[in-house]
Amino acid sequence: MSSETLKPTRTRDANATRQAILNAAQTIIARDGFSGARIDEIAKASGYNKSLIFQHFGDKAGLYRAVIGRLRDSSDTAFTAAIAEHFEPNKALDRKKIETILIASANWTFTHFLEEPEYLRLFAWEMAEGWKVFSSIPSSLEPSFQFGLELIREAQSRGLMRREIKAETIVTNMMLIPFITLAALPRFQHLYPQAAANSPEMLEQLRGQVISLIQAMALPDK
Amino acid sequence: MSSETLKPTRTRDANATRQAILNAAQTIIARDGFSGARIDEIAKASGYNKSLIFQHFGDKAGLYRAVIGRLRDSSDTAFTAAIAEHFEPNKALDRKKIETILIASANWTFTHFLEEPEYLRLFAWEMAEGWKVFSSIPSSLEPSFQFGLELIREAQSRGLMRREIKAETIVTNMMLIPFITLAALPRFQHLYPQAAANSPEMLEQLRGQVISLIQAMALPDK
DNA sequence: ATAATGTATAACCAACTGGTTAGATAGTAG
DNA sequence: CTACTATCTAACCAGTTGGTTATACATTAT
Repeated sequence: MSSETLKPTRTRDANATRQAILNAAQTIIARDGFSGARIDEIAKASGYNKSLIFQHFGDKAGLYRAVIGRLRDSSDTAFTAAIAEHFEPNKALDRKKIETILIASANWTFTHFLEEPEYLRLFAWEMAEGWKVFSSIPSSLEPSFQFGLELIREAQSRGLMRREIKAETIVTNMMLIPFITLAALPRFQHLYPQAAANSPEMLEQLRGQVISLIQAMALPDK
Repeated sequence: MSSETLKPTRTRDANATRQAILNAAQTIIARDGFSGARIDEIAKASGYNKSLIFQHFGDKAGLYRAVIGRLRDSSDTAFTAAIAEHFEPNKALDRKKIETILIASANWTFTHFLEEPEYLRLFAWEMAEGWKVFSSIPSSLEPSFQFGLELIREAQSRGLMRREIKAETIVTNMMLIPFITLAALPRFQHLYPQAAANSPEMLEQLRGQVISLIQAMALPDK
């Protein structure tokens, strides 16, 4: 009998390997940040040899860029699809419709940060350490931001949205308010003694607050 | 003549040394974060030996806690003093007064983040990597938050502030909106093609947006 | 003066870091 | 079946890391 302790001899697939490495890297970088993440740990978690990481992505920064790029693309696509549902093409813009889109967008973004905490954490890391690296990540003018800008400008010109707040401020805060609400929660949790940390009740309460915030920011009172 | 190449033989003062180390640590940790900061570099920048850092602060995390604690205390004190100016003790709360305090607070916070970028960056780092270490930093119920909460609740009960947004949400966002506006600027600058990065015009425009945002959030339309 | 104490330093270390090298193994075209 | 190429791995390396140790110098109390 051949009792040799076997190398399971995996099928080789460069692309599958890339994705496995990116998955592991995403998890670990989300937890530890770029400079805190250890390449050895990523290699081990991916199931592949460390050297492969360098063959595929050049260096640590290249790996980081690949992780961020992939995540940003998939989020942008998912967001666009989710919002598209709320559009009947030939219907005119009115207050009700603006309100619907605003709430759908705030809701989707909040849920996304909640259900993909790696995205939340990566965003937080990028804000802290990102300037080192990510200026070079292709990202400018993501389509959903561009689309949002135009929609807001049209609504403003019809008096359906606040004019004293610029369209750029509104689009960015559609994303930033859900983000900061969740990301800063640990820092401010002592202000909410009634609800337990990360309890579903707490999170649903926060979702409601985020929606109210975004409505107050964008819509003039009726 | 004694041509011995001299140790300048500094006067010894434990407290002054502590502050020198904290100053150096603050600068370097603000730039590189906790895990990115190098103790050797902090020692060199402070002008003292590395070993002293461990004698004073125990370990790297202890140094970090001391930096954050000191900065948080001084900011809280400065904020309280700045806002106190706007209070005439026996005057009743009305819309005008609420508006004045709201604007003064937003303005002070924005300026503070702008003029003390180390505070801004440290706050960003704390959001990303903080959960590792600082749950233990004494901070709960900072007096200015407590004061703000009470003021907002009173204003709400008199119908001077939005009731659909909780007092906790308003206080925290009084700080978070200025923060996130400046911290996320690099990420979203491509949306503002008209103004140069970090130009005074850009920053003053953002200050105005922050104030409008905070007013829209807290005050019902007239 | 001098002993005791508080403040400061140089030299050291084991563990770990991102990155490299040389070669082994699998898939595939001829 | 064979040669070639793409995928993958083990072993290695030089530089750096937070933290320690032993010792020297300054200050203060007696």
